[in-house]
Amino acid sequence: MGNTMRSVYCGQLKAANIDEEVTLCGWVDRRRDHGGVIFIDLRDREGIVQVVFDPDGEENFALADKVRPEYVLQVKGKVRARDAATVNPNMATGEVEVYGTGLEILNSAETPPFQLDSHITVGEDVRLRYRYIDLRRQEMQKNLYFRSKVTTAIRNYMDENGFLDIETPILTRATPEGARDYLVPSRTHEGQFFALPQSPQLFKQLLMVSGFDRYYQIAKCFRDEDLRADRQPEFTQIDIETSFMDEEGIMSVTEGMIRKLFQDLQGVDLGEFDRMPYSEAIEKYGSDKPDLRIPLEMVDIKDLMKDVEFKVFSGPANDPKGRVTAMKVPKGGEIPRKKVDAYTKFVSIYGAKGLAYIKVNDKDDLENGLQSPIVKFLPAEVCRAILDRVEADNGDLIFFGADTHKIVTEALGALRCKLGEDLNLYTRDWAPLWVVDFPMFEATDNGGLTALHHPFTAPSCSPEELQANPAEALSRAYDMVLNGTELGGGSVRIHDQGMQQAVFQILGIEEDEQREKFGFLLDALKYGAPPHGGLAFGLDRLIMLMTGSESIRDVIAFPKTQTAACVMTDAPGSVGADQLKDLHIRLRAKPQAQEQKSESQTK
RNA sequence: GGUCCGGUAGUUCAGUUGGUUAGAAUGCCGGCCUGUCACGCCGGAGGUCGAGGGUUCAAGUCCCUUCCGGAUCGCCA
Repeated sequence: MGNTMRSVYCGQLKAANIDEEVTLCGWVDRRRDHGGVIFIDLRDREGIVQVVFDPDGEENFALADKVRPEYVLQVKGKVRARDAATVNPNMATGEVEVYGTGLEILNSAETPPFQLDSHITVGEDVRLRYRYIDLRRQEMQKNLYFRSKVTTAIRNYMDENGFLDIETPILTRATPEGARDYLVPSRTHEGQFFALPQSPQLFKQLLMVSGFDRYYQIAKCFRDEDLRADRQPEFTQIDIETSFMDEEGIMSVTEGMIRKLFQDLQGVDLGEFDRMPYSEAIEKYGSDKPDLRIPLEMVDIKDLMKDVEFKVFSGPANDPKGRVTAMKVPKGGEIPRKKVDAYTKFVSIYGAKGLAYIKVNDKDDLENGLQSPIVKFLPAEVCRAILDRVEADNGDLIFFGADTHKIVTEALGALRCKLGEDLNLYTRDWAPLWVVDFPMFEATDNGGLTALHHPFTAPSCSPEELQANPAEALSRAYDMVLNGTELGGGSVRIHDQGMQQAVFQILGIEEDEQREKFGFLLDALKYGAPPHGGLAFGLDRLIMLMTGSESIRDVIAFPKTQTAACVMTDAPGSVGADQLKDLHIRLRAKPQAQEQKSESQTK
C-alpha cells in the first residue's frame, strides 16, 4: 500500500500475517484497561483488530492510557497469534492481535454524542445531525461500500454492452406534468427560473436523435414532493436509453444487468423474471407493483353478489364502477379478533368502510361451520359458491372487499401486503417480475386523461386507433418490480411527430403550449429520430433491497429528513438581501408561526 | 393539506389518580486491576422534562398553540 501512513487495513489482518511488522491507522473503537495491560480495538473501514500494549513499552503504554474512544491513532506493531483461550470467534480478525511497539495519537476526539456500538439504538435525528460519526458505524460503512460495488458493476456491465456514459444538465426547464419541480432563479434572466431535472428523460431521447445509440448515466434526479421511507427529494437513477431496440431487447439487457448484480455481488440467482399484464396485477394483487413473495390473491365474486339482499355487497356488485372481491388467508382462522379489528381500521385508511370476513371452521357445515358477522345475510348457495371459488379449507379466513373498484383494490392490495408481513407468509426471498401492458392514460378527477407513464411513451396502436379510444389504449411501457418495490420503469418512446402531437392533444396540452414546453422535442422528431426506448432504475431502492435496509436513508450518505431538510448543514437556509436582489426576488411577509421558527434556528 | 406515534441526563428509556430532592441502564470523569473483547470492581459528575401560553395551592404529568423527528393517506407523469 503506497503513499499512505498505513501498511495494511486493521480489518484485513489474519493468521497469514503472523510475525509481520505492520503500521495501522484508525479510530479507537473501544479501550479495555486492565491496569497492567491495555487493549485497544482499532477500527478502519475494513474492520477492527485488537492492539495490545503492556508496560514493557513504557512510553507507548503511558500514551495508550490517555487514549479515548474515537481518537485517531497510528499504531506500529507485530502481528501475533492469540492463545487458544483468547481467540475471539466473533471477530473477523479474532485469531490474531497486534502487539503495539509504537503509538502516535494523530488526533484526539471529544466524547461522541452517541455510542457507535451496533447493539445500541440511536434516534435517527441524532444520527443525521452527526452523520459523519454515524457513517463510521459498521452497518453504514457496509451499505456505502456495497453501493460503490454496485455502481462499479453497473458501469462495467453498461460499458461491456456498448453503452456510453453521457452527462445531461442539472439546470434545465420546468415541465408541465409530473412532480413539483425544484426551481432555481436565474440572475441573468429576470423573473425566470431553471428547474432541476425530475429525470433526464428528454435529454436522453435527444441523445438518441443524435445517434449515440446506447446511453446510460447514473444521474441525480429531483422531485419536490413529500417524502417517505423510500423517497428522497434528490435521488439517483440508473438512466438508460437505446435506439433500434424494441421492448424485448431493452427488457432483456436491463434484466441481465439486475440478474448479474445479484449473482456477482450476492450470489443470488434470480432466474428468468416473470411477466404480468398490468390488469392482472391490479385484479389479483391490488397493485401495479405486486409483491409475489406473498401467496395471497384477490378473487372476484361480483357475479355471485348481484342478487343478494345484503346491500353492502349487492350495491357495488350492480355498480359498473364497483368491485366485490374475496381474499383467502390460509390458516387465517388463528388471527385473533382484536387483530381483525385492527385490519378493519387499517383498510379504512384507503377509504374502505368495513372489512367483512368469514372464518371457516367446517366448510361442510354451512349452518354452524362458518363464523362471520355477514354470513346470515347470504344465501347458503352463495356461501357455498364463495368457498368453492376461493378453495377454502377448514381453518382459513376469507376477507371481503365491496366498494368502488379503486377502494377495494387499494384497500385489499394493502391488506395483502400487511398480512404477508404480519403473518410472515413469504414463500421466497426474491420475487422479481416485469409488469407490462400498461394503459396509456388514466382518468383525472376533473374528467380528463393523464399519462400513466409519461407523455413520450409509445402506444401499442396507431395514432388513429389511439384517438378513437384513448381510455382503452395500452402503452409499450414496462416496470421492473422486486418484492413489491418498483425498481424501475421505462418504455418504447414515440419517435414520430404526428403521434407525439396526438398524445399531447389527448392530454389536453394545446398547440401553443406544446410549442413552448416541448418545441425542441417536436423539432427533433422532425429531423430523423430513430425508434428508441429505455428505462430508469431507482438506484437507492435497489441498494436498499439488496442490503435489507428499512429506508433509503440508510444507503444515502447524507439524506434529508421527512420535511426535506438536512439537520447537519441546516439546509435549506435563508439568504441575504443582496443575494435575493441579484435574483430579482422579494419575499412575502412571513406569517408569525414562521418567524418563531427562524428565530429559534438562528440562536 | 389530513391521520397516527414520539420528544425527560451525552445516548436509549421509565416516571402511577397532578404532590417530598425527576430515576434506571449505558456513556463520561476519577481510582483499582497483566488476557480482556458490550472486561470487571469502587466512587463521582451530569436535567431549560422540545418551546410558548393556560388551568391549579402545586404540572414531566391536564388543556391550547407551536417546533422537531418518524410512519402513513393525499401527492410522487
